[in-house]
Amino acid sequence: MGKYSVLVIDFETTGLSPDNGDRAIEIGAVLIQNNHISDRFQSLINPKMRVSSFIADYTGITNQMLKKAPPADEVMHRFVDFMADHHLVAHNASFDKRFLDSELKRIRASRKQEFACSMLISRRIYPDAPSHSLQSIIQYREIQTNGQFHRALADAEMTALLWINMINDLKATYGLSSVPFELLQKISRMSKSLVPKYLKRVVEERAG
DNA sequence: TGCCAGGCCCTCTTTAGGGCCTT
Repeated sequence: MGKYSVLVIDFETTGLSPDNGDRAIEIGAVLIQNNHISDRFQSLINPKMRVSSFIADYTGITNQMLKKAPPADEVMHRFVDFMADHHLVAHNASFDKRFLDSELKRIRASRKQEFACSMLISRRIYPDAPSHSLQSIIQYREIQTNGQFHRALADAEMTALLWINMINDLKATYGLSSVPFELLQKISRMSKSLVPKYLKRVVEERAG
């Protein structure tokens, strides 16, 4: 695994909580290598339960579409191979982490690598943005979209472009030559006011 | 029938409450 490979993932689900019985209905993932998108994964997932009209309206994914979709165990086994040991990223990662771990547990698999959250990072490096929802922050940074949101691959792709954009902005603002996953993960756990000082110190330490 | 998430973050804070995010 390269130091700079990151897998951005996104789930569409039947609801907000796997602990309350909610299931994944679509998974999308985009691989970033050397700061560019290099591979993609997408599949609908048959949750073996009906989705509410709210979810059908929100995602555009209907019960009819899901009836023909492959079951979760089949999709998740394929995804485990794709996921390999890449670092993981998601927008509001605590949500996707819960569903990933829940679906992995059902196939007796587990995740070894860590997550970073693009929303927590964007709150720190774009503190003046009016909102840090994925759609808002994409518009705020004027990132090109195809207009599709709330589908797994489209949202994973938008999150990947946001991730690349944040790295490029940090390089431009602080003169950093590289911005590895671990640095962004550390920023995401840091108090907002400490981030600029910390990044300046990183630049100084790298200069030796 | 009745239940209905969870983590982060700010503030009128820590003996708490509520908005933001994700579907």
